[in-house]
Amino acid sequence: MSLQTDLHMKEPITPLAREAMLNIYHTANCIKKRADEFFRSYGLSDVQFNVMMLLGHQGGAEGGLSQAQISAMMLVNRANITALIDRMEKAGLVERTAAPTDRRYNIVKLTGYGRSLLARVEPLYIEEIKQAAVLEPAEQKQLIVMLEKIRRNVSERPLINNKPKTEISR
Amino acid sequence: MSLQTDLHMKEPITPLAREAMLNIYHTANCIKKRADEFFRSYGLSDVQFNVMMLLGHQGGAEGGLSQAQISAMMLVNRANITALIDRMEKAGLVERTAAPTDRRYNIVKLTGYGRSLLARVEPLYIEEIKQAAVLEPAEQKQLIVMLEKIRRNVSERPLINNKPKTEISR
DNA sequence: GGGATATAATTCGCATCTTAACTATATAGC
DNA sequence: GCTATATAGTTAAGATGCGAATTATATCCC
Repeated sequence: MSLQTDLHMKEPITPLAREAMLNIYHTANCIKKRADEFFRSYGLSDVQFNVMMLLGHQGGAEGGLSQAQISAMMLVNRANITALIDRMEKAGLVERTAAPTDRRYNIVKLTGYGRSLLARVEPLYIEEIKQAAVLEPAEQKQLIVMLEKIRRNVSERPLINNKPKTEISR
Repeated sequence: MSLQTDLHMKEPITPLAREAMLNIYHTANCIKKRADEFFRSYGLSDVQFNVMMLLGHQGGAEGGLSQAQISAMMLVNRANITALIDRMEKAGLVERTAAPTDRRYNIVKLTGYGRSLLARVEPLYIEEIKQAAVLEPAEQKQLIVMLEKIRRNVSERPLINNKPKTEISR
């Protein structure tokens, strides 16, 4: 389902449940667009900035993470990390170095430029997030609980009637 | 901001607010992946299916909509609609026909195949949505209210300190 | 030691999104 | 009628997402 999908259907398929689900998409999309706009003004993308925060805050003693670690921590497919780090390397934000012990790994580190840009942008981003928090703490807790409930259900329940074997012939 | 972003940061930047925001992304992403998996088993994408539902349910008397109408109703950029309808046309789901009155328009309609596939998949999708609704109706209402509150705030508040003019030099 | 297995990264093909520029067509106002 | 403006659709360039296949490297187990 798209993040921005049939919000204007005249005949909602199910009344409230569907509205709640679509609201999640719509809200996530609004927040995403907002963040895009923010980071874009610094020549970054949201994903790039999040990689930089990862590297900046928990890049280990030497400040580096493997692509697999980045992939796992950001829940982004490995295949995407390759191109993402390519672009960030080209932009001078990070650099790949060879791992000493295991030649399968790349160690990705922030460059000096990446570090200074992070130091400049992160406080503003934190301020953004703070101002975006319109909900009371109690509401926030409630929201988190509800979303986790939804997520657990979505993850654990098997797909219904999922038998693509017999396709409709054209 | 990615839908699947730094959920595992060891040092959350702001405690609860940030967690709530990230939860929205994460949940939306889970739901999206789930829907992707569902539609994929029928050779469709989520967006394609939503176009089919649009055309099937409110394609007007003759069952057709212009690309601009589809774009507006699905909140999808016009530029994306072109390629989307291209792919759906190639897959035999829809067809473009010329509008009689205004030669700028295409009228997009479901093909017979598209209509039959919709008739088959939609009930299963509705069942999916129903089962996905783990929240009580009262909770759903609450959730909707909170999400709308967040969305309004995100949309209306100006970006802070957004002055990209003076870039950090490398 | 050597073969089977697992992991890290890359590559490929494809879908989707954005913005911006472009073409063709309508329409409104002088 | 003619020019300015608006609208519909297309195209292009770039970022991101996915799954699947490939390559290089480690590791495990016999």
